[in-house]
Amino acid sequence: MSLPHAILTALLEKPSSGIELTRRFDKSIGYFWSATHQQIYRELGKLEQSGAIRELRRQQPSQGQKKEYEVLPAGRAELAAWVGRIEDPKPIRDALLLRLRAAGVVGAQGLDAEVGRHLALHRAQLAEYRAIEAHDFGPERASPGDRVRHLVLRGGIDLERFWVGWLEDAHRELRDMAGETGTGPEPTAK
Amino acid sequence: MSLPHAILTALLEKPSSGIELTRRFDKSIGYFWSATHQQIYRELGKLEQSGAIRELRRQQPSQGQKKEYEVLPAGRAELAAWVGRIEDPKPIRDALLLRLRAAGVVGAQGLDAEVGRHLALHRAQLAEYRAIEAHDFGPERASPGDRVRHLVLRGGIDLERFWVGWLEDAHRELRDMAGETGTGPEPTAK
DNA sequence: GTGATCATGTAACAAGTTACATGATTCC
DNA sequence: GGAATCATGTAACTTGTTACATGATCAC
Repeated sequence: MSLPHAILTALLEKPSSGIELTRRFDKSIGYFWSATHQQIYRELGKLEQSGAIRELRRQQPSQGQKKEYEVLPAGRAELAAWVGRIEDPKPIRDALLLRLRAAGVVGAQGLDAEVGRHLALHRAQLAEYRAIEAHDFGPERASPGDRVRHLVLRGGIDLERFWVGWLEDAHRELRDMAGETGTGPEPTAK
Repeated sequence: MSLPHAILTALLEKPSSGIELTRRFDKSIGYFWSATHQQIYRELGKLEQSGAIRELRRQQPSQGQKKEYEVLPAGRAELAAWVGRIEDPKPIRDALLLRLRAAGVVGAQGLDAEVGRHLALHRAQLAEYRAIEAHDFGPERASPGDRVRHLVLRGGIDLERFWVGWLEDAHRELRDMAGETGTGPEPTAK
């Protein structure tokens, strides 16, 4: 139940068309909630039908076939209610941790390369976040909205720092093991 | 495409029935890949049909209606191939970070309580992981399999440490802001 | 023997993914 | 005016969730 709220947030920040939302979901909002354009169009339809958003008529009507949407009071109210709603954290679902666990049973063949690849990706993401931080947030006392936005960004940064740290550890360990014992499976008990 | 591999891993660690797998997915494997019993039964059916697992006939046939499964060579081969497969990390999808971002637009009413609640849950999870670590892993030189299992656990620990740290930060910041300026929405630009 | 629970399963739905279709506009 | 692309959308499928159904076994 988070996609509609992600869209409402994005539309409150700036009224947009489906394609513009899609682009913004490739960065910014999408750092924490990704979505494809098909999901977005489907959800825009539902939100419009439920009265949370409406199509915005622009000044120049010759603007191609773009349909811009804006949030209605009902949509804003729903979003505000959702912010404080009691909702348990979803259990983690991470395929790489799972793959490592599988490696403990069937051997780590090929995993160190994958771990290295993921490490590079997370390092790049971390660098991107840090660049945004340096650009958008200074040391001065900021408005509440800015402080919240900075807090969200720090969440992203710390999460990537976790990944980079752990993946470095994993990479080292896997290389060690490959050197010592080969990457074959554990001797089975039976 | 991870659930079947999670099940294969669990079955290699120990042949089990559907209900036993379900229980193990509430801890252990489930720390990184959760699943309900309906998903598990559905997937067991598919895996059996594709020849990756088969029903295991037990010694005492009077064991109620439990059906235990074991992994066949094809299943083990598929799992080993998956471990080293190239597969990009899924973009993060976290509702709490998203809610905080929404709070930057419509106000943080009620969010500090939610953040406090999540903080407690993550602290509990961290404590649970640490207890497992203290119980299962000593300082001595371990077998490759144990080292991999410890690495996975450290991943879980570090991830929870990230959450606890960031949530403490967020909780402090939200309390500050509530004291200073109220929790209402940002003054809108328009 | 009956009520609780255990174990397996079905059905219906919601959310997310992948592939493709269609009309409009822009570039040359 | 034909090709490239932009923007919206459909269709089919997979994965995950919620609610319920069924038979077996256990406790008393």
